[in-house]
Amino acid sequence: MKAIEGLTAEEERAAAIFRALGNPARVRIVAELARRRACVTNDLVSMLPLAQSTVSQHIKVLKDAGIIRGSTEAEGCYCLDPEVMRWLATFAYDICCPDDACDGGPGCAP
Amino acid sequence: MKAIEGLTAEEERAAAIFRALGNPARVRIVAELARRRACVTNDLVSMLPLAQSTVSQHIKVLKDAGIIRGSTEAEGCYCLDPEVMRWLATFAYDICCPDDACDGGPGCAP
DNA sequence: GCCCATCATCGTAATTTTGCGATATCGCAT
DNA sequence: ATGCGATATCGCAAAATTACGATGATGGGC
Repeated sequence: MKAIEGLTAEEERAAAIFRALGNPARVRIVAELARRRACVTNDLVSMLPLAQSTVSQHIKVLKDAGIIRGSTEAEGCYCLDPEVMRWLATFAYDICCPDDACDGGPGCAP
Repeated sequence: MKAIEGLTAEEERAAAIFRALGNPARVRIVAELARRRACVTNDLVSMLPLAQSTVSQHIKVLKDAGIIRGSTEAEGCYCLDPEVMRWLATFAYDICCPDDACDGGPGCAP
């Protein structure tokens, strides 16, 4: 990513979060963390058809994006960051669907 | 993307949508389409610090992901797909925030 | 001490993404 | 027909992502 001038920090932040979610393995990790509240790395490794090092990399990507973070329980124990999750829900709701955009009205195909 | 065995089609689909949103220029395009309901390519080009061909590429990525589509007005006139937007809001709300996951309760840092 | 399990990081190869200029294509006015 | 404005697509180089095995690091039993 070359960090083009003229794009806002907020847009960069949003894109970073989406990009971190843009991989099926990471989608599964996030969904599982949502379901279980907290997982150790090994739980996630045995859940995915990937090598341990690869899963660890995916965890790092999610952590760097601020989507997950370590729990207090132990090293290698993760949970979702509630603030980011709320941000995502808000973005989806009012940035993408401000007032039923593209509902087949004038200018949009049905 | 190597299409690893063992990940569901739904996870792949979700990841594809997130990946398409994982670029600040595309975030801006989507936000602008949400605000304006429909844009021609040139509106988006003059809004972004990028070459016309690059913007056209970003539009293609969003279109391939099913996030935007052509309106009936003319070629090169786009709007958001309401179904995908609703899917995104739903995903964020009940997959990522099933019941206030990671609210500082046991197993999670505050 | 010494192994074992668990996890992170390094190094690498293959693939994908990104952005650009150049080059079609298409509709419309002259 | 000719030219023009608006888009899409092609080809390319640079950068990023993805996955893996190998290699550290750490903590707990024996």
